[in-house]
Parts: sequence; C-alpha cells; structure tokens
Amino acid sequence: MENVRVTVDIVIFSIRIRELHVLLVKRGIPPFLGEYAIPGGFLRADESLEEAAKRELHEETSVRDVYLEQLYSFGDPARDPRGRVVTVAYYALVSSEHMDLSAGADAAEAEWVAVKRLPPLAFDHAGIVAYALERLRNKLEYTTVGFQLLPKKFTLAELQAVYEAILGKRIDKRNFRRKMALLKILKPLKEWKETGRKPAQLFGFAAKRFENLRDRGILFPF
Amino acid sequence: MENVRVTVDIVIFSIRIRELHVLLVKRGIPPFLGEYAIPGGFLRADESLEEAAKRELHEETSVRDVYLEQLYSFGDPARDPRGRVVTVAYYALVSSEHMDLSAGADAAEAEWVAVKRLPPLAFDHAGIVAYALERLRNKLEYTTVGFQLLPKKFTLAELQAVYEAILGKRIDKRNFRRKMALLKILKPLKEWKETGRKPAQLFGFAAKRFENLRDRGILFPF
DNA sequence: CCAAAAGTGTTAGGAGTACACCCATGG
DNA sequence: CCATGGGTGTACTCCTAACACTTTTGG
Repeated sequence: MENVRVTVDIVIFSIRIRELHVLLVKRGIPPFLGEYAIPGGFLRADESLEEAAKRELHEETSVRDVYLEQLYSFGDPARDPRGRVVTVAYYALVSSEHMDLSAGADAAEAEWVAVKRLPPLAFDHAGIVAYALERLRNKLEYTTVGFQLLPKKFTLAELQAVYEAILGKRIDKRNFRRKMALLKILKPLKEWKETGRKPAQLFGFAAKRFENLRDRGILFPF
Repeated sequence: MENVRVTVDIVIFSIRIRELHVLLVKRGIPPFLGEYAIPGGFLRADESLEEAAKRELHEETSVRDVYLEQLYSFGDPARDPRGRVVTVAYYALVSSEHMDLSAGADAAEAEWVAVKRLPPLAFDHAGIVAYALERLRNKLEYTTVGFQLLPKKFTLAELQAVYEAILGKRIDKRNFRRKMALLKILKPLKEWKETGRKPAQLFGFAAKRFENLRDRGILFPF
C-alpha cells in the first residue's frame, strides 16, 4: 500500500491569563482555506516522528526543549479530502515565559485561542484537540506536567491556577498546598514576587526527586 | 514526502496456565527471516488504522470483538532495513476461551510465548512488546482490562491470577476480594466451577456500572 | 483603614495493607 | 481422614476532603 502519506500534527498548550490556550494557525491553502487548524506538516525522509514534531513546534513558536509527548495516530480513510493521510498527533506544553510567537517563521498566521472558545477546526482537528485535553487532564493527576506550563520560578497561587485551568474546577488552597508539600517536589526560594498586594513566595521545581519520572511520556517509548 | 509506508503491528496478549503470553509469528521472508516478530502488515487503501489492526488480529487468531487499543506509533528512519516504514502499534487482549489459533489463516506459524521467556525479536518489536506490557500494567490498575483476558464466567481465583500474572507479584486474597466487592463490577452467578476440590463460585462482569468506562482506550479516540 | 491575596491546622471518613483460620470437597 | 484450594473479618495507617480566620501589603 503505497499511496499513504504521513503527517505530524501538534497540539500546543500554554497558559495565558490563568486560562488554558491552544496554538492555532489559519490555513492559507485549500482544503479548508481560511479555517483554523493545529500546526502540522508532512514527515520528512530523514527524521523520526518526534523530530518532525519538534521541528513543527520550533517553526511555530521558536521554542525547543519543552514537554512533548506523542498523543495518538489518526487514520480514517476520509479524514483528509486530498487523499490518504495518516497523521501522528503530538501535544506540547509551553511555559508562559516562552510564548513569543514573533520569532517563529509562520508566526503571522499563528494565534493563541482559549480551549473554552475554540472555533470550528479543519479536518478532524477538533477531535484531536479534545483528545489532547483529555490526556492532559489525566496526566496532570499522576505526573508533573503541570510544572511544564510555568516559568522556572512561580508562586503557589500560579501553580494552583494551572491545575484549576486544566481541570476546570476549583481546588481548596490548603489541601493543594499540603499535597505539594507532601510530594517534596517544590524548592522554596528566598525570593518573593511583588503582586501589588502581599508579596508571594517563589518556588522552583525540584526535579531531583522526579528526574526519572519527569516526562514518562517522552522517555518511555525510547 | 511520498516514500513512507505505513504498517500496523499488534501485540496480542492472553493468559495461559496462569501466565501472560504474547502471540509471535516466525518470519517466512527477509528481512529477519526465521526470526520471531509480532503480527502485522501494511495498511490497505480503504481501511482505518483500527480496521487494519482488527484484520490482522482476525487473520492470526480468528477472533473478533476483543479488547483492542492503539498503543503508540514508531517511526525511527532506521527501524526497517527495507526503507521508510512507520508502524502504528496496537495491543489486544484475548480471553483464554478464544485461543484456538487453528482457524487462523497463518496459524501454522503463530505461537504463544510467555512474556517472561521472550526470544529476540525482529525489527524494534522487543521495544514494542515491552511498551505494551508497561501500558497493560498501568491500565490494569485503573480500568477493567483484566476481565478481557477471562471467559465470561470466571472464579475469583482466576481473576486474581490474571492480576498476579500481569503485575508479576502476589496479591493478598482477602484484600483483592474486598476491593472487587467494593467496585461492584462482579455479578455473582448461581453456578459453581468443579475444581477437583471445593467448588468455586462463578462470577460475571457487571458491565452496567462500567459501560462508559469499559474500554476507554477503544472508546476515547472515536 | 480598607481591599485583596497570602498563608496556615484540624477533623472525620474512606481506602489500602497486613495478617490467620475454618470449610467443603475428592480421593 | 487428609490434602487442597475456597472462603471470610479486624485493626492500623494514610490519604482525602471539608472547612475559616489572621497576616501583610498598597492605595
């Protein structure tokens, strides 16, 4: 079966103004001309799937070395009107300090959109984004992906806001802080963030304890 | 990028003699002639990825309608010496009552092998099996995949043996039974299995409570 | 001094874990 | 009657969830 082509598409998440956003591009060519889609492109001859995803990510956001995990592969024969295209979907988490789209090559067409206010998407991309969100919610509870969306130094309120934005529900402040303390993955810094009111203590992510688990999703499949 | 071909490979698990087994085939053509591999083949023009996996499964085992879930896609440029081949891997769970390989077309070459005694495998298949096992172990703890490896009617000892075979450790009988009772997913039947000693009560899987969760892996990606 | 967000403990209920003996049957 | 696997309950620990007030700062 020779007539299959392979693309890699990527759902790029970030937190803006305490709300979860996805990076979308407006398509400049048919099909779905002018509609929104997630970034993606054809797999090249000499690159692995993950390298292709990293390349797409870098082209759109100019960032490298962020959390990246393969999501799922979609291969319905009718999913692309141009012909038989199997896509391997990835998702990435970009910290709010790395959100300068400006340096990206295709940046003019890229746009952060809140997941609660997604427009209709081209192809089966709405389903891909929904599945990525599902995965992200699940992973939040048993891995440390939450930290990937924050800058190196963050306050407890910011960390909690990430969890609330992704899970879509409020969390009790005292229980949240106790659990984080219990996990021993926060490194209290001797710095305080000026918030306009009472300053908040800054924390770092203590990767030591979680080095082996840090990004199971990336690490496991070799 | 036109020179990519897509295969679907499938890790088929079953329990034999209270031990976890995988179905392997001996390759009849190069590359890796004579070596063991997991079943698989090229994606056809008119079928989805899942349909291809179901077809492979049926060809090897003659069963349909078993638990099937997409595992991961592997696309290292060097993974297949014949050229650029991206494979979408699935894994399936086949109940011990459906293990008649005889009816399968390629059955002569198929063989159940205990995961503890795997031979060297062709391509990157050793990594694929290892990853499938990892996934199975994780899913066992928060889904009902364990039931998929048993016949419709089973004893508590048989169910526990499935958990022990996959997790590779002993479980306390009383705690195991209490947890199952708590989950309310077992339907006690008015039948007893003659074991040679004291007869054991048979149970069914109460899908009602778990209809929506039953096979998250299958259901979620549409 | 007031508004706003930071920070801090206790209690009650549920789940997990460790642990040992009696029962029913076939041979 | 004995060997084998089937079947059952209790106590302790730990995690989770519910819940309200004081502190610090800028304006």
